[in-house]
Amino acid sequence: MNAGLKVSQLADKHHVSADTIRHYVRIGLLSPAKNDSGYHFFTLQDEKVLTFILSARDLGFSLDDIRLLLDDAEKGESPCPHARSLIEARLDQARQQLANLQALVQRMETATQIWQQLPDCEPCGEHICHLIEGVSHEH
Amino acid sequence: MNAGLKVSQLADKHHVSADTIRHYVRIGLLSPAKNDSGYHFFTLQDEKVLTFILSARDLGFSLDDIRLLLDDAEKGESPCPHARSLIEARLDQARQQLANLQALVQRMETATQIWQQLPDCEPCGEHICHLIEGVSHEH
DNA sequence: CCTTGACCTGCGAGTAACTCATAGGTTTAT
DNA sequence: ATAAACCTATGAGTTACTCGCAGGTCAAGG
Repeated sequence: MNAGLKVSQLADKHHVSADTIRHYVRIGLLSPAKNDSGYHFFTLQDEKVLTFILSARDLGFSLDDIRLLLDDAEKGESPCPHARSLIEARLDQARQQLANLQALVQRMETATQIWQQLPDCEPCGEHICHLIEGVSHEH
Repeated sequence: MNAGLKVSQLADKHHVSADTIRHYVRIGLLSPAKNDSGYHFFTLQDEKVLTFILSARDLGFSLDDIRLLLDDAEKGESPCPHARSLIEARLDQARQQLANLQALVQRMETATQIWQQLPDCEPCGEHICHLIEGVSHEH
């Protein structure tokens, strides 16, 4: 009753681009069968895998992480231990990125505020852009 | 009195890697002269450019942004107008990334909390990893 | 004088997760 | 029959480096 979805149908259904689906096929995260004319068709099982991929992606796992988890499951092992350790590492990483990004936004906001009081500079030998060099925290 | 620094000397002085310096040379942000045997030497002017690059990088400008600003300055135009408009776009971008990242960290923290109460799953046909699918906000 | 080690050069390729473009085959509607 | 709208595989571009390579240079020690 369900011969499977084509790429665009699957993509639409899961709110991702067809290119994203093709990317997952290309790197082997999805391995749909093909019909006689070479078109992929995605079964319910393929769809479950895709749902898993998207869920994991939403939790910050990389595609390589996801591949590892899928390999576990395919070998009949529980992916949970890997999932637990991987998310810990990814969370640390994300927190670090977050701190960096917060600091960056802070620097940018401070700079734009200060720049409102400053005129444009004309080029001289002293500096390239006094706005930028002026707020620098380099040392 | 100052014939110029070599790559590693410049790199050390500015706390970046020699590869970073070489990268900037390769893409044309820095254009140091060379001595007879083909070694680069970086003048005070080159160092000013590097300082500018690093300051701008610290404010979230991309290397392409920086190239644009340097081109302005080289043409004798003030880079300030571009700097002002570019930082606005980059700030918007950074704020968006920040919001995304905050949401991600939130999802990850929630997931790890919930996972503490959950046992590892054994593989079955139903799901690939109930930990991951279980906390999914997909729909 | 020669060698060893520490530098330097340019270049190609790898990173993450797509995205876009290409060339060509298929299907569907007119 | 043909044109629009899909599909295929593949290569390349994105960012800012980082690493590895093959080969040239230079200062110090034996």
